[in-house]
Amino acid sequence: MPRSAARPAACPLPIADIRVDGAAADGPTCSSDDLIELLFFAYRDFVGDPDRILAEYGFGRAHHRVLHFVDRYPGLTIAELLDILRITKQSLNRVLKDLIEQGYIAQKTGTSDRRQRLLYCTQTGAALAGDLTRVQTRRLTRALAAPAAAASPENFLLAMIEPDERAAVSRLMARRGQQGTA
Amino acid sequence: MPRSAARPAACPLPIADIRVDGAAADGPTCSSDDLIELLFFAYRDFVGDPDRILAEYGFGRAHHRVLHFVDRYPGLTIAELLDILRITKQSLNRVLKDLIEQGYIAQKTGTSDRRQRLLYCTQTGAALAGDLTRVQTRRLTRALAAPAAAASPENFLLAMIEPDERAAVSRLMARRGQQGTA
DNA sequence: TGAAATATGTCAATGAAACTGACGTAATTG
DNA sequence: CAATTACGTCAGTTTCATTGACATATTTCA
Repeated sequence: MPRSAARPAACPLPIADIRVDGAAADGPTCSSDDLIELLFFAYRDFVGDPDRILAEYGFGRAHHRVLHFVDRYPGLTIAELLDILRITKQSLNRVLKDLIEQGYIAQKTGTSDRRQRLLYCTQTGAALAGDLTRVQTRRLTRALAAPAAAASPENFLLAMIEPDERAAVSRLMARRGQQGTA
Repeated sequence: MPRSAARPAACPLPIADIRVDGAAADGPTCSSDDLIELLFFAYRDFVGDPDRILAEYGFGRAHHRVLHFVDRYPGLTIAELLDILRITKQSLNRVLKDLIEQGYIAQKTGTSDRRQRLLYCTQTGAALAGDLTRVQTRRLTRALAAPAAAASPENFLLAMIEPDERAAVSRLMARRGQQGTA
């Protein structure tokens, strides 16, 4: 087994050669270098699902994030939202304005502090947020249902990747260290 | 215990009340709704580390992604890189040009197919890529070292969040469903 | 060999999503 | 009543992506 011999020695997790949903895990993929990439690929596909829905509404990821957190934490203030998203109020305002004008989010003046604008989803907004959560939940539950997903972070992240892409990702990652077998 | 009663019933993983590095896991946080947010926060902090370093060089995340994959898979072709990153060649070209002109990445004409440009990191490029990998690896190994991290995806993701922020995230997530306690 | 496909590069315009800096207004705090 | 806080907004800039069109070199295949 020449490839496993070429692997870096640092392997913090003693996991076995586990297959996820037909795609070979291809030996112990447990360096944190691997996790860096798996996180990239998993997140790429994770946000890809909602992106397709949002495009139909002329919205982007920025709208999604706002809608999600307002839906989940009704009564959120602007300041709290800014702290969560880590963007400037100018950036937030652009997308928030869209969502308010198009009837997905509503504002109420704060009761204890009338300077605050408490944010809530309208019915329409909650429905859209629900659709977006649904596709992400579907990917997550499918990933968690994979026999090995709970066993280790790497298997979980691998299971989060679009099934059709998993083989390509595994193939790529099997190439590390070798001189470019392009 | 009113809060746990307010939780959605779907809880695919039977995990216990586990504490990660001092931050309370605050009961079983195992709905996939929670995972959606944990993934957001974990990824936010995960890319935040390299961002600070990149800023010193006048580079952004796009540069990071290119540098990372070229460093890790020397001899990568343009087409392969495009497939990994899922961007257009025009987008890639902008950042790739920066990295080549400033001596972080070098091109070689392919040997078997002379149309291909095989990408390699220079010493400087590999050094920078190493610095960036280091900070991300540090976060990952620290997260994996947490006693509960391997036990479940949610604990792993929680452990990936900046320690100083974990309490705030837990506090926020404990608020779900309640009418805005802003 | 010669036409078609492939791999890459590039010009131009556009859009999305962030940024800085400055300023204004309303409400609360002390 | 002055200072602070919460929010909104105007103006300009940057990063990172897009689409569309076109050029060039190389390989493949009929």
